[in-house]
Amino acid sequence: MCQNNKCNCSSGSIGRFLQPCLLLLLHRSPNHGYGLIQSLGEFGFSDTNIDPGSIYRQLRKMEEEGLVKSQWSIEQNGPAKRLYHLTNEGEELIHAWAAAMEINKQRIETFLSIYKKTFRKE
Amino acid sequence: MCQNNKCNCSSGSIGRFLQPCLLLLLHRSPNHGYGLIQSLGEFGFSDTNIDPGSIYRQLRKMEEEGLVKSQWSIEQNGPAKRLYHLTNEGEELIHAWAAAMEINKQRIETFLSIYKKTFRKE
DNA sequence: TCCTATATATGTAAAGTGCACATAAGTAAT
DNA sequence: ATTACTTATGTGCACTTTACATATATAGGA
Repeated sequence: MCQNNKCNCSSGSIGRFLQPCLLLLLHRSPNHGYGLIQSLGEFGFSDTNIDPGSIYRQLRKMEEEGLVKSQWSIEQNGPAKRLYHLTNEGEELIHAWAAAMEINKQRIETFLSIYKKTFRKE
Repeated sequence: MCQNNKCNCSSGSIGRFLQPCLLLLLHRSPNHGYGLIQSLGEFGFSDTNIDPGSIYRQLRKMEEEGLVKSQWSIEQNGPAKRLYHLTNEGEELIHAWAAAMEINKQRIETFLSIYKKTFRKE
């Protein structure tokens, strides 16, 4: 959220970037929720703007949809981990996300272009 | 929505661009809902991906928040129009939105950079 | 024993989204 | 005049999203 309470620009939280980022991370290597939370730092998100509950729920939802599959891992130390890996369907969706990202990038650039034209101070 | 029913990338509808685009249009000149819908084409949105209900609701919500103010206009031909104009608070919010857009643009570029690194076919 | 880190998950209220539907006034043609 | 279209503004509703708090459990170190 912005400082301004009337702005729903959501520049703080990970929001809609969550699914595509998780898919991309899981394409690189299977991982579990807690590990993914830390890896999200690569995309510019700190653990302060990531709600663990959202990550675990998102992973479960993606499993329901057949984008990922999971299995319990009790091999290593610490509590049991639910290890996720990407399915073929999940990998295909990454490309759809990339295309959507390009479209959104273009829209943002259009907005910023009009904004700068409007408020430029020569 | 994507062709893919599992993708919530929302590259079709105007979604979160609605508020900032309306504010920017109203900064240029006072306008009413129906006129704003048509002007949104400037930002790359066609009337096919704009739900009129969402526009009118968004305008009312922004008025509640003090970002815009409205008055009925019965001067011209056709049905009465609710003419909106921007408040100072609304204008300030445009700048907050622009800043948020820059952040989101950066995030998209980060995602696309990692995506291309992952899937590059030399 | 108590605290911290690791790890996963649920509960819930509030807000947002998309789609369909309702209403109404003017305009233009038959 | 009545039919149909354009202009113009809204409501209803089911569904999803979001944020924030809370619950649970294992292991390691002080």
